[in-house]
Amino acid sequence: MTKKTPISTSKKTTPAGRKAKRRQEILAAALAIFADDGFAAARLDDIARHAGVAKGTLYLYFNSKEALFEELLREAIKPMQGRLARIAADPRINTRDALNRLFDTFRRDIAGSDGRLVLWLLLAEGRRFPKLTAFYHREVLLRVVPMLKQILARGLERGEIANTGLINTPQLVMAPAFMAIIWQELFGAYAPLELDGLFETHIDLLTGVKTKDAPQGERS
Amino acid sequence: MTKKTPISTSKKTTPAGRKAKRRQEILAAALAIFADDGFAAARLDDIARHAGVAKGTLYLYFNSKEALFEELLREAIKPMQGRLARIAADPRINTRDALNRLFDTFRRDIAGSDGRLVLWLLLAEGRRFPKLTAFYHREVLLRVVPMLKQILARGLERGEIANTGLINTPQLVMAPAFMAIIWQELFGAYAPLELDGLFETHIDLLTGVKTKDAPQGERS
Amino acid sequence: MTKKTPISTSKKTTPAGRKAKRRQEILAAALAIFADDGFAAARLDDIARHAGVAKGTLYLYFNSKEALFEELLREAIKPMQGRLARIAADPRINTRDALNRLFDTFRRDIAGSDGRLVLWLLLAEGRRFPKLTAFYHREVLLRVVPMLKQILARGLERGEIANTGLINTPQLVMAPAFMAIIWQELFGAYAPLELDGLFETHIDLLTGVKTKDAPQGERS
Amino acid sequence: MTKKTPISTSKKTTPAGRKAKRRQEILAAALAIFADDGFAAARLDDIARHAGVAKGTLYLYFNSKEALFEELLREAIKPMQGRLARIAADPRINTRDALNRLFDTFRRDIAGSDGRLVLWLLLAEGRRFPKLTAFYHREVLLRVVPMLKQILARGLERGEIANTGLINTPQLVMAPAFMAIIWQELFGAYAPLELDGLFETHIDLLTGVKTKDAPQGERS
DNA sequence: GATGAATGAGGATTCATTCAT
DNA sequence: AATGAATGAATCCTCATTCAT
Repeated sequence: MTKKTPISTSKKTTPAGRKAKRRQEILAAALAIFADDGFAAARLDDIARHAGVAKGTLYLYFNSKEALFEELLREAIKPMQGRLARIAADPRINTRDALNRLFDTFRRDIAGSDGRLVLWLLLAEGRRFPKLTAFYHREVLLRVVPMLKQILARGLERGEIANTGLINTPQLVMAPAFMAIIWQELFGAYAPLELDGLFETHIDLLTGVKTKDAPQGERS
Repeated sequence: MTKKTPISTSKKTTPAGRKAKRRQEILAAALAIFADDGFAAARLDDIARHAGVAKGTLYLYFNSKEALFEELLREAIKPMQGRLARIAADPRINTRDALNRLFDTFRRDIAGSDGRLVLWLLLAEGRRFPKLTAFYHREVLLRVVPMLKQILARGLERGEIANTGLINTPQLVMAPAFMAIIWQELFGAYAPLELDGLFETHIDLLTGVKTKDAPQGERS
Repeated sequence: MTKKTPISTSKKTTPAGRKAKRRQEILAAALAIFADDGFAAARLDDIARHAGVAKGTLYLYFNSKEALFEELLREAIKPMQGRLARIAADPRINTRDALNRLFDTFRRDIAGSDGRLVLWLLLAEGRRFPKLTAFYHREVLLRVVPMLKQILARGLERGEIANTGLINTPQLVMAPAFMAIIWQELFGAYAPLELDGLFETHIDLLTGVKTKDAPQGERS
Repeated sequence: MTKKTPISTSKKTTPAGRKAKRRQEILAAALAIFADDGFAAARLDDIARHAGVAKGTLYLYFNSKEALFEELLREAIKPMQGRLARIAADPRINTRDALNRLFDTFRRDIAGSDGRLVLWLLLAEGRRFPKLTAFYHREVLLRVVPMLKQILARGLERGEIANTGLINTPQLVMAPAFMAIIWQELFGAYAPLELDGLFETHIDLLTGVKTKDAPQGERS
């Protein structure tokens, strides 16, 4: 579409389309394997088999294991870029709703999808890929943190935020999300977190809502 | 200091003492290397050199790379066991002080020491060592979570806690600590967190303290 | 020969043929090295070099050193299977000729070829590979022993065998063959056995032939 | 007893006696372990533990693993030297009795004792220890072969031996003994040999005894 | 003499990367 | 473009040998 490949659209998708599709298949396979085994322990053999291609084929699309890993994490944030932007966009929305939408997005697009694996990989392996963390800092944090500050600032103006200190530590807003990812990956098997209640209470705390129903069931 | 060891009984430590000491040296070296490179990429050669012993010596103390890793993480929690217990112990202490002591301990004994690396290793590699996460769940979470609940319950009774929902999600109390570890490891180089303010604001939120000084400096 | 492959389809052997050929090259190299050094002392490095492949290539064909060894010994009996069967087949043949053919086969296909090394390896290393000795017991002994008994039984009927007790200890028929292998391998350098005379005398004893030429040359 | 160790028989054996005893314990342990695992796979650790000494102690008695192995096999023939000599000694004894005594000795002192392991080790490992096989050739074969020839020669004179060719291949006399060792070690678990009948029939063949009881039970 | 902790060379195995087809 | 056989460097682990106590 973007580039006219005039003659024969033929039996098959255009060659360019084929290539793009195969690249996605490889990336998807890589995500699954890397997330399972970690970068160092993952085998290109497994990724190739999982993607349904030969091992040598991987090198037609990526220069090295490391390049595959980095491009994987680099491309994975693309689908999320837009969504986050939209949350902060509407100034009419009240703080509680903005936070609700933020965490709903997190639950749907990250905790409940492949995004979980992407984030997990970044957490677990990022330290060994400084270029990657620099990239995420630049592309994600430098956009999300100001966005959070904007929400918080607006909330403070309207009296919808409990504490002025939050404006200096917007990371506190995201902390439960990070913890949720980690907790579920490490301890989910023994003591799964109940995310709905977690984020609801978190928003209550942030917005200064004082009371709730009495405590009922308990989990360890 | 605690016990006078008058004059020094012999020129050298006892053989048993030697062995125990060497074991600690190996564990310390292993922690440094594993934290730097991750389990899979760490080389026993490096650990041995870092510990000042020959490669074969490692196997006199640990059965395998995996065993070394697991025992490292198992033993690392020992020094923390006692400290946490003492925090919850005193019922006269008010909630704010209890939380302060909790996070002070975290800052001093974890974030500001080797405990940071231990926790980081558990986060980053735990998924591949289910026995280890089971161990931590049993030995740490099953003790810490009830302790948090006790602090929260006492706080609710006295009206020192902002929200009754917290009692069901005590993980929220710890979330900023987890996030702090991750953030510093991954993004500390670009945007270090200021932990004092972070935890102070967090405690304010938990205890429902409404206002603070106006925001001053800002960080990304 | 058996199937006309008209003109030659391609410049090179088929890939499948290549693989099969290489497998044989590796097995041949393995036989040479294992026989020289024994299983434990043989180095895969040497086998690879001897076969003209890289070390890693061995693992494309065999799962481990042990698997290579076992498959080597398993496949080595295949060419011998048929030959032995034919010896006992013809009932018109007299006992002396049957035994002559038996030991001729032994001299040609075992003592005077790679079969010697195979048998030697089985003798020297078999104890550490119970699955292998079980295999040889099943595939070789359970076929050869009955065959010997058949020859002996027929010989007894015709009065061509010296002693009825032989039918219960057919191993006696093969004993000189075992001894020959061992003697040549261990002491052949100092005192080589003369196999022709050995087996001739042995057959004389089995068939009850009483006299022979007077003794001539002697060996230790 | 053999050598007066005059002064202090004391509480302990003399230091020299202690050393000799310990040396024997080490050799016994070495025989057990080497026979089980083969030379290359045997571990000095195991031998030391089995002998009840520390690993370093082995080196106070033997210069190396190889030296231990060679001295083990060198010393093991000592107790057998005399026995064999006595068999051939008495010229009045008839051939059948001489052979009976020979094989009785074999059954008692080799097949049914540690001698079996010694012989087995020589067979299985001898090829890699040329000095050892040269030693056995010199010390054993060069004595036993002439002894056998003497028995055979005397037997032929008296008409007690079936075939004149035997005088040139005295190895035939020993062949069933070699085979018995090998068979029992490799296949004894599946199809044990019955040695009594084996040697009786063998002697019948050698001495030309024609008939025996009809065949009874059979074994594979 | 005896010990057993320490050494480090050696070898089996794995796997990212290359390349002929 | 795609394949997958081949490569060989890298690394865990073993164990004969040494040596300080």
